[in-house]
Amino acid sequence: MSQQRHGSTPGEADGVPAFPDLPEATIARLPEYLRALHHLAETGAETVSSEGLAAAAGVNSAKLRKDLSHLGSYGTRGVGYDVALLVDQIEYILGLDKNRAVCLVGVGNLGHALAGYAGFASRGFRVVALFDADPKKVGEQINGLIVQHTDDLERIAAEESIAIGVIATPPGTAQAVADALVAAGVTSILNFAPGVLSVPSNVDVRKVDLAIELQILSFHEHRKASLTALPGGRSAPPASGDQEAVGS
Amino acid sequence: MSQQRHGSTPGEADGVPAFPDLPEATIARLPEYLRALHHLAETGAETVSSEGLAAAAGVNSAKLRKDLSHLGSYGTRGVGYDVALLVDQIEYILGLDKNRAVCLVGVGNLGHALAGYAGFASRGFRVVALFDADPKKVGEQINGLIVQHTDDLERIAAEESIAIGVIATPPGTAQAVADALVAAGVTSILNFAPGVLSVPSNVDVRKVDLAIELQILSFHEHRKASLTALPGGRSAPPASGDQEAVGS
DNA sequence: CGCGATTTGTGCACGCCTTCACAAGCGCCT
DNA sequence: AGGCGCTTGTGAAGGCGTGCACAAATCGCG
Repeated sequence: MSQQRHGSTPGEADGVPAFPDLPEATIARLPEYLRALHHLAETGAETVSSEGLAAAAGVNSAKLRKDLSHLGSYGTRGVGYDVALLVDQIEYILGLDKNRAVCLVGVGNLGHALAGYAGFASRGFRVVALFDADPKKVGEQINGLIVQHTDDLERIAAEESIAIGVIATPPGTAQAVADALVAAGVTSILNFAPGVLSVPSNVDVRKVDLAIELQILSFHEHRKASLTALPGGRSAPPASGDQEAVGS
Repeated sequence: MSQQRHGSTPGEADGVPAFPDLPEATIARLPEYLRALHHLAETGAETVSSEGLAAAAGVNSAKLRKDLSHLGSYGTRGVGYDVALLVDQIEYILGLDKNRAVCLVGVGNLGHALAGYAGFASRGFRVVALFDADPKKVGEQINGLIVQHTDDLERIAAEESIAIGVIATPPGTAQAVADALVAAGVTSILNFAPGVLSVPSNVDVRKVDLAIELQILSFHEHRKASLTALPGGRSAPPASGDQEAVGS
């Protein structure tokens, strides 16, 4: 089926973008739907039912339908959702059609890995600049990019109109880096350094702390151990295996 | 409420651990509180007010008080919380006093970084085994550990009584690794591979997808760009069409 | 010893999110 | 052409989390 001009979104040619007001919880799940859809598209599927897509994305089908309903009616009753159309739709909503430029600050262990992470390039992001404060690392070439000194961060990030910055520095320097990013016009920051960043209210910050994730798992380990040791604790495994994901 | 034994803490020798039933949202914040408390302890503070700790952890003070109230009354009205006591308390709840053993599967770019991540060791976790399916990587030494083949994962993980496994493999092999981990008795998995893992219901899975975080930020970028272009938008000079010319 | 300043712990209301259940719509088959 | 089965989209209900506002409790000081 060739794509028909179904509604009026990605093109934004009708003058009014009418950007939908999506719940945060929905936004956080859209990327997962998108990944599942790409996978389905590779297998040749043209349409998916909410049940099928929900299973592929690890969520409840009702939740998925409600999420998708927030972006408009892009499904066909009795049939399901057009995979290609939905991919376009979600990519447009997420702004992934812009192939956004990202810069990465801190080329240590983690930063090095992030610079080479294939998942970025394949999902709509281009890492266009690397920075580090260590003179020994400046000049090093990683994945085709040359590491530059953080002193030049503000100038270069502004020149390249970078909107998203990734911080992978030690905790001590994270705030200074964030300040420089903000000064350069960056309005979204992904922070891997432990600690709280203080930024203007128009800047979005998302934090990923690897140790925190482990600590949450540790809690559940502790809880499980306590329950099995307790008399009244439910220790018997329930019926059958179902994904047990803990919300982020 | 009527809980007033301040002295008895982690030891809990009176037979009934009485594991509190904490809300998930609270659990997810405890590690952040813990980090802030450690930082405060280093500066020599003996007590903290809920206001102070909340600021250090980046949350609302009322939320912090409610969170802490779930673990019991460990504050003193008019004074604040005893830093050392609270640290012990949270570490006990999170099960960090056990110094848990963790194994890491997949020593690619990201896995390499995780193996050397200092934040793990410093926060109650020991990486005790590394695995990879690539024969060229087996035998390599990273951070004092020798990479072993994933064929031996199940045996070794069971021998070492590993309870937490970290998956940093390509998406295609993640499910197989998860199955092996589960077979070895692992009951908590931290998954960095994109995709949904299917595991028994007694196994906890937490997922970290770096690209998803970027996509969420991308959405907010898209939204901000749309708002500035709209009539009701905020004060922003850039009126160029669809490209991002962010000028601050 | 009493009083005021300070800070915790919590009852309550509100809003968001999830889940259920079902009507509406669509395509296919007879 | 009509009916039947399937799937979406959504109204409503319930649960969870957040934040306010205040009573209870503790300390220090006159």
